[in-house]
Amino acid sequence: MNKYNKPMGLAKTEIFTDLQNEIAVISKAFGHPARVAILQHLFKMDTCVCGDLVSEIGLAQPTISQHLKELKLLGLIKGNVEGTSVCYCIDSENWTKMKAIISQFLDQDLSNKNCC
Amino acid sequence: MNKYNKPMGLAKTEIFTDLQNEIAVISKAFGHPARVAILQHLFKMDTCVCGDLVSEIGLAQPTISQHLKELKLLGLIKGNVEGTSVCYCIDSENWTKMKAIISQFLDQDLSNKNCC
DNA sequence: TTTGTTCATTGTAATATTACGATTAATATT
DNA sequence: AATATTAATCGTAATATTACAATGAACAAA
Repeated sequence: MNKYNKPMGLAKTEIFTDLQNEIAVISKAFGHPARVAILQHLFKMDTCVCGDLVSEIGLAQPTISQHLKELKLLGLIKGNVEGTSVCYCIDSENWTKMKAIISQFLDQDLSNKNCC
Repeated sequence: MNKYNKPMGLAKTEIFTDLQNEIAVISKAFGHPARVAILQHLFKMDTCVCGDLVSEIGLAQPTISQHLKELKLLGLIKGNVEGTSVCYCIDSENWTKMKAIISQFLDQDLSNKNCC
């Protein structure tokens, strides 16, 4: 810490509403093309993808693993161990919930907003 | 640079599609609660907001200015100089475009995705 | 002309994020 | 048991992001 009430590199989440923080956290998960690519791939596949994400996307295995961890922590995907490999897929229920939160934010009324 | 083909702290955007990168860039703009709060405030106001964002949100003026710059650079908001103050508002046209891009990503088909 | 107001810019401190090599853990396979 | 496979974790290097004080630029008002 330092002379500031909060360290400089850290977002001041406590001054915002829960909804504002929630929108930010979800959006941040979509804020890297690798995670977008992972999610798109999981949607494209009819079955679960068991670890071919590394060859599919083109980043090193630890990097993909790190991105998967973030998505799993947030709840957007689920991962099941199957022998030596792990089966990942979209968490439909949570995806729907988070989609609702983001959609509500995106769908704000645009009438009378062309004033500049 | 270093022994890696790309410096470590930098996203490898060139291995992803334009759409994937676009989704990531837009999402990243929503990835901080201050920017969410700014956008919500601009939506809430019927008229343009002329600089009361600092007192409204509770971050220092340079910090708000920095966030506004990012949103303006991306095209989500417009800023018009009016005397000594600056008038900000949502860029309706761009907002609609970006909403379509994100919505398409969020609206992917969820049927047969509960395999784990 | 001086003073005040408003906002952008610069500089800087600190944490966050991204990426990958090396290693570990767990399970299959031989 | 020994080996191979798969994915997580650890450690580390580098850039990105966040926040704010100090300053500057533009304009209004006195």
